[in-house]
Amino acid sequence: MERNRPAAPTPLADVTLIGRHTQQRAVVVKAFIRAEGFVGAQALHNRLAADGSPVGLSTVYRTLTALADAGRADMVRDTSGERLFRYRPGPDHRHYLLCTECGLSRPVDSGPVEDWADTIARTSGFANVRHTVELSEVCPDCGRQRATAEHR
Amino acid sequence: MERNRPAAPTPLADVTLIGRHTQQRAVVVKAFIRAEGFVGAQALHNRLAADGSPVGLSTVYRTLTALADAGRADMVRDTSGERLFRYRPGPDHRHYLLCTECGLSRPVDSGPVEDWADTIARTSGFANVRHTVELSEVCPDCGRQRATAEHR
DNA sequence: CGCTAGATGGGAATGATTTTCAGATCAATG
DNA sequence: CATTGATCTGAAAATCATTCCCATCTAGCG
Repeated sequence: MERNRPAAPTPLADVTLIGRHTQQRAVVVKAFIRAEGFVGAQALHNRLAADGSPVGLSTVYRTLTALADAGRADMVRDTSGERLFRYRPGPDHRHYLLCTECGLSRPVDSGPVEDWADTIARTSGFANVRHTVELSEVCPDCGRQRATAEHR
Repeated sequence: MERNRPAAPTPLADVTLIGRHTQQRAVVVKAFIRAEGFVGAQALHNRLAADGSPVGLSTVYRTLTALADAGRADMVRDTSGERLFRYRPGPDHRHYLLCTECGLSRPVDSGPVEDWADTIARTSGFANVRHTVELSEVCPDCGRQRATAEHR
C-alpha cells in the first residue's frame, strides 16, 4: 500500500492544505477520512484513543474546523447542537440525508435547492447568501427495525 | 391598558396551548410576539428584565421550547450554536433569510425547496424526512454600512 | 545543526441549555 | 370561600460541547 504516486488519491495531501504538517494532523485526517460519514469531534477523539493514537481533543477540534474552513469538510449540527463533520473529497458543495437513528448519511441531488438559493440571492437584495440544508429522517434499515419493535 | 375584551386577536390564546395559564407565560409569550423576528432565549430574558417583568431564565427557556414543540415557533441555530426562536402566527412552515449582522429576518418563498424535499422523501426510501434550511447573509442595510466602513 | 513561528495538549474557562427541588400558584371541587 | 393535589416557577447547581491559555514541543528553513 501507499506507493509513491505523484499526488493523486493521497489523503494526506489534505494535511498540507491546512498549515504545517504534523503527525497528529496526519492521524486525525486519516481517521476522519476513514470514518466515511458525519462524525463529531469527540467521537473522533475517542476513536483515536481507542486505536492507540492519542491526540489532544483541542487538536482534533482545530483540525476539523481547519478542514471545514478550507472547504474540505461539511459541517452540520446535531439536533442536540453538537457539530458533526464529514470529509468532502471533491470540491462540490453537497447536501445529505442523515439518519437520526444510526447516523448513516447519503448524498442527495441538490441541484434544485442550489438553484433556489441562487434565485433568492439574486432577488432579495441581500448580499453573500449562504445556505445550510439538513434533511433528517430514519433510513430504511432503522425504519424496518423500528416497525418490528413496535409489533411486539 | 388591558381592557377586558372577549377573546379575539388575543395573542394569549397561545398561552393556553401549552399547559397551564400563568402570568409568567403570558408575559413571555407577549414579549416573544412583540419581538417580531428571531430572538434568543437569553435576549428575551434580558428584554423582560429591562421592561420590569423579571421572569426566570428557566421559564423563558421552557416557554420557548414548549411553543416550538407545539409548532407555534420556528427554531434555527446561530452560527455560534445559539438557538433563535421566531413566533409563527399561522400554521405554515416557512423559511427565512437571516442577516448575520443585525438579525433582521425576512420570509422567503420556499415552494421549490418544499417540492424538492418531498421528492427526496418519496424517492429515497427514507421515512419521515424532515428538513431544515437556513439562509444567512448580510441584509441590504448592513451591506451598505459595511461598504462605507471599508472605504474609510 | 540552530532557530523560531507555528503546533500541541490538558486543564481551566466559557456559555448556552438543562436539571433540581423547595416553595408558590393554579383550577377543579367540596 | 377553603381545600388540595397537580403543575409551575426560579435560583442555583449541573451538563456538556467547545474554546482558551500557556508551557512545552517540533517542523522546516537557513
